[in-house]
Amino acid sequence: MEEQKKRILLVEDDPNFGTVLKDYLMMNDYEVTHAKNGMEGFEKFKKDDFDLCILDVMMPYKDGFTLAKEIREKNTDVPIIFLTAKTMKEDVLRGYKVGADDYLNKPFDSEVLLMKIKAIIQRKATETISDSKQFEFKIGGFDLNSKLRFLRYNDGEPVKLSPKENELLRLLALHENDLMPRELALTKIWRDDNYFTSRSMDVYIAKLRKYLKLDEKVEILNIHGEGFRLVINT
Amino acid sequence: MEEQKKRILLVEDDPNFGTVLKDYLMMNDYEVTHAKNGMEGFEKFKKDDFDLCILDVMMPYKDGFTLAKEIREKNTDVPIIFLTAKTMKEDVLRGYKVGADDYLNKPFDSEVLLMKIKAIIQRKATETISDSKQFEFKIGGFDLNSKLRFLRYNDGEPVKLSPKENELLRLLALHENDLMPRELALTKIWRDDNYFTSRSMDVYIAKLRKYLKLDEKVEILNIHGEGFRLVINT
DNA sequence: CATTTTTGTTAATGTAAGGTTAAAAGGGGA
DNA sequence: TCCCCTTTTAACCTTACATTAACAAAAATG
Repeated sequence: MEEQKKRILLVEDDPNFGTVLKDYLMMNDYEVTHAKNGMEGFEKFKKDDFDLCILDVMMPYKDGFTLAKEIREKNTDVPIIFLTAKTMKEDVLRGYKVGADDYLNKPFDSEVLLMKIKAIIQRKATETISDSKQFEFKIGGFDLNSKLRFLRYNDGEPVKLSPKENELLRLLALHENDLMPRELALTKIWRDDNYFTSRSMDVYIAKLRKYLKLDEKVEILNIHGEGFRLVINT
Repeated sequence: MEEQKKRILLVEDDPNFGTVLKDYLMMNDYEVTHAKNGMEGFEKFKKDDFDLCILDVMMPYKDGFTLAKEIREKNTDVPIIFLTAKTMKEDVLRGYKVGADDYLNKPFDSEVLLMKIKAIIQRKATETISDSKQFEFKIGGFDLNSKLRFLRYNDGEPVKLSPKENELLRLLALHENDLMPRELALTKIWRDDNYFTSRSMDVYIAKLRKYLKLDEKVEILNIHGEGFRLVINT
């Protein structure tokens, strides 16, 4: 079988540098889509599936961080590398907050970039074993459609879920009957782990429990200090 | 419950810098073991479990890369961050070859280091989900699920265990019918060995005995001055 | 056999985590 | 701008846990 080439979205406004980098990556067996600004980058991102995004920070119209935030709203998993001319610490920190996987200061060594790309893509590959495009779940008498964000009980009227409700219930469902660590939800959904995000999560657990009350076989148990467990009693 | 602090192995030969860095990390709620050279670093690594290793590259006797290689032989998973004074690309590449998760050029910004540490440890946390099976024990008529922290007798209602109860029973089960030394439990679970932790452990032994009373074939015996023994009578 | 050390057990205390509801704060359209 | 939906923050209460104290019993010591 032919190995599927990894796809990279490169968003870089400098046409010279962008083209050179694109060619270099293509020479190294990546499939590269080059967008010239943040707007275009987001359009292309929506249209396609990418294995990695490389974003320039300094761009007209829409900077790399803003773009990254939009991308994150669509996709919580795709790895992001920032290219930044500044060495400014604020930038680096801001990048990590948005969920960056790495950053590189321009000018950088292209071999180092390759190495990072390889490392990051490989990492994602090992992480993403089973959570492939799973958006529909059966939870006791409920149907959760995680793509359309609704929850239905016994073919009744679907209830609309907010993004956070949806993500949280989906994570719980992915670990049905098993531990869903607090930390996992906080890093995957809230992208931060502190007192307040933690409390926020508890609020959402309460909301979910309210929805799930319709089926007394379904419950969310707490494992003190560890996380939650979505159990379906038979 | 006290949140389990993440443990960092810091190997850095410069005593000043090393001490400062150690203190800084400890101020940020990490438990830090500081080794002054590669040899010592490896010894300490073998003795304990760490969530992250921070290795200086330039060290006498044994440089960071060599140490990393040895560490990798023992443990393929633990994240490694290199500290390097050189900006040399060769070093960076070599680091990645050994399986580094990141590298930092000295001098570096401490906040950036913190951020990286956080990101890397969290990443590992999400990866490590499904290594089950080593968490389930059969103890006479009981089933202990050490991951979900419950104990069930003959398919009855599961009893929830507290973290310490759970850990202690698990250690006893690992040594079933054999001596489980006091000291082992104290260092592994309480991470400290003094009069009070010792008494605390006795309290937990009493709690476990109460749970295990349901099956009179199962008992926890004391071996005076030595430790305890979980026996299953046939 | 008296005394010290170790262990058994129960109860009290203090702290941290979680449950829940409501109010405040954001944030994107109309 | 205002409104609506979502999310966060705050507040208050309950439960879960670990530690410590206190006293009894058992085992070792000499």
